[in-house]
Amino acid sequence: MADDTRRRGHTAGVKAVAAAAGVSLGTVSNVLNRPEMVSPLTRAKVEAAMASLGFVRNESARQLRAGSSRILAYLMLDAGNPFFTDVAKGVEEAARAAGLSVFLCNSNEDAEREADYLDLLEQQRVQGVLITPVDQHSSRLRSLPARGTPVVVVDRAIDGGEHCSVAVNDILGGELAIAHLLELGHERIAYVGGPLTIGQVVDRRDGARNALRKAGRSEDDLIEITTGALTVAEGRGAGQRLAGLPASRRPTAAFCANDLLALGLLQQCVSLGLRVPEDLAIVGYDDIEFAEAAAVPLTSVRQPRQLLGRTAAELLLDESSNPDHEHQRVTFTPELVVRTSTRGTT
Amino acid sequence: MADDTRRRGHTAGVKAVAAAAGVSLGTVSNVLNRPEMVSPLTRAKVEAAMASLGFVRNESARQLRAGSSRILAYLMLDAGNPFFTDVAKGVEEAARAAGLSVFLCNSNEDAEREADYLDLLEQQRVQGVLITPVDQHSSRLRSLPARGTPVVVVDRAIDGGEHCSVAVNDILGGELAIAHLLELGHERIAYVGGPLTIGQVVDRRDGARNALRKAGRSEDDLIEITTGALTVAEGRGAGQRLAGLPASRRPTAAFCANDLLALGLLQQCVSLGLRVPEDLAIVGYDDIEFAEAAAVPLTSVRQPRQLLGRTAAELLLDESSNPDHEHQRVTFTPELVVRTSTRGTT
DNA sequence: GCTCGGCTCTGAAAGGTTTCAAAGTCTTGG
DNA sequence: CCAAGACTTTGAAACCTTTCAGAGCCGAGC
Repeated sequence: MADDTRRRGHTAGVKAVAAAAGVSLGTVSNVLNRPEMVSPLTRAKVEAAMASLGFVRNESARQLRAGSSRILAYLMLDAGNPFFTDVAKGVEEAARAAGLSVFLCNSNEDAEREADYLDLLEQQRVQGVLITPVDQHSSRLRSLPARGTPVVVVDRAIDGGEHCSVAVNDILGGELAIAHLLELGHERIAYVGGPLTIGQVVDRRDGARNALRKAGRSEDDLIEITTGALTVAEGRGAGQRLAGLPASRRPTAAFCANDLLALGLLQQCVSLGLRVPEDLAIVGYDDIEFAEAAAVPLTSVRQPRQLLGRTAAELLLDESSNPDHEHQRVTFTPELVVRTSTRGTT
Repeated sequence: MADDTRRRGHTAGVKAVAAAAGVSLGTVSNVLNRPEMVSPLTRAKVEAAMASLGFVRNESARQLRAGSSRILAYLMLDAGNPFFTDVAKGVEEAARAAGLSVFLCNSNEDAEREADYLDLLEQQRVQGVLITPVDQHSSRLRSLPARGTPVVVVDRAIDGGEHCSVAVNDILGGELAIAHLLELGHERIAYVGGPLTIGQVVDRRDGARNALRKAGRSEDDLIEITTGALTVAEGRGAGQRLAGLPASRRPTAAFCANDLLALGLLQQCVSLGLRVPEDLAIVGYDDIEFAEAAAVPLTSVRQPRQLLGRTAAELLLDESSNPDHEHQRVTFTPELVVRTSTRGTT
């Protein structure tokens, strides 16, 4: 009995609606896609039929025939990192303004998952893909655009690819952070970040090295603590390692590749009895909302998060609508926000 | 010239692959879907043709014909809230184990966006929808399952619907929080949360009232501060309001509907010179990772986040694969985690 | 040598929508 | 009263894949 009601496929299609409304298939389709060219009376009849049959357009069929998707995807590096959800907000804002919807995917810093999602999205024939890549050398970053799925790389500048990118100058960001620490008189400075497959981690480190060099010091002076991911948990682990060092060899300042690491580091250090910033000054990166609310408000390098997302989405939209679109590389400038974790309360 | 290369639609289809490999359409399809029933030699030929033509399966066509989607969606209340991204991780874990992919959508506490996404997902004919609803009375929560798209409600228990739900006992959670504050001797207690359209906000408040009643007090003693959303920014706003009150009328404790509010409240109060917990004790809800790392480590009501997501996904999978699936209402129990924001450092 | 089974492969049909050229209807002006 | 033109509506073809009944082929058993 109700067995039939519960199963899929019993949903009415365009054909059933046409029959119920006493019009042809084409007319129903017109009501759906070009309502202005259907007489008000007919339209009302069709709409009534749709409502009473509970018609739901089959998007697969629409897309197959029409050849275009109304969806855009953002493949995030880490959905648990507020930085990326803020970027996603910017993406969504721009997409909505253009009448598109956004699907979010989370690679979770796993290259295999990233590859799986890229394949899936290409098969889905989405309008375009925004991505903050784990693996910026993935062949898919070239093959998707080559086959017709526009790709925009977010928060990363990748040269030569068949795509636009929107980034913040991470090298400069690293320089700002270290310059600030040097100015405060720190001698032994650590860089906490990893894995090195992630572009941001490398660029920020290189920026840090630059700053040391510019200050007349060897870039090898940077004490590198490599983590397995950019998470709070890994930050705690790094804290454990740092706090375990004898005070004479322990760095007096740490620059973290992102705020999650910094927050974890901070938390662990405090709970192990180190004072921040007296025993250890900490600089984070991203300036997420929680950085300011931390146990010791965190000095951090701020990036224009929503703007990043919005700009990326706009480039993507241009690429898929503008026939003579040119690939661009937009770069924003980061800004150092100084708080207690380096400056102290003075 | 290259104009042709850049446009969509030039991707090779099953037909082209069949021609290139010198086999029929059916065989190519078999290689794709039942490789074991194709001879190794033929399979190799077909795979070579696919690789050289850069064949990408058209998922719309597949889905249209096969009638099934390999995708499952989680429509989140707020992607910027780490609580929900943790739930999403649980969802993804379970989905991946079953060979499905997850698309994340963010309603951002906006009922209209929620409705739009539900329509979109239904049109996409996804395998099923997991949702933490803004509007738990949305007609779509009934119509989707009625038409064949399974729905599971996450972090909310909704009665009588045509769907499963997985929730944490929010009433109990509210009771735990207030009982704790009463035990510490607080008299004037505020509840910070809103809007009241969100189920969790109401349940947690009702739990708070229960606790007051059980302690022999009037439930009207609860000072309600209604916010427009469950965000850090709104929490700051609430802090502003609270701190503005004369000390004699100001509550001595605040229970917030979630940790974001609590963190915002905490941050604002501290920066306005109130001491936590001496002047104002604060209890949050969710126990997100940042609660522990806050300026004053936050007492909070912990929920089993990943488990929630995993269980929800499993129920959904059961619903779409098991013919005699029964709708269930799973409820987990929350747990109070006491930290400095109420207990002090003693 | 013939039949039977098992293994591969084939090709037409189907799935729900959009498109588009053509047909139909109505109004207006001569 | 007719022709032209504007506005609506029609229905077959196309989109790309999967499915499935059946054809072809080969070796085994009698």
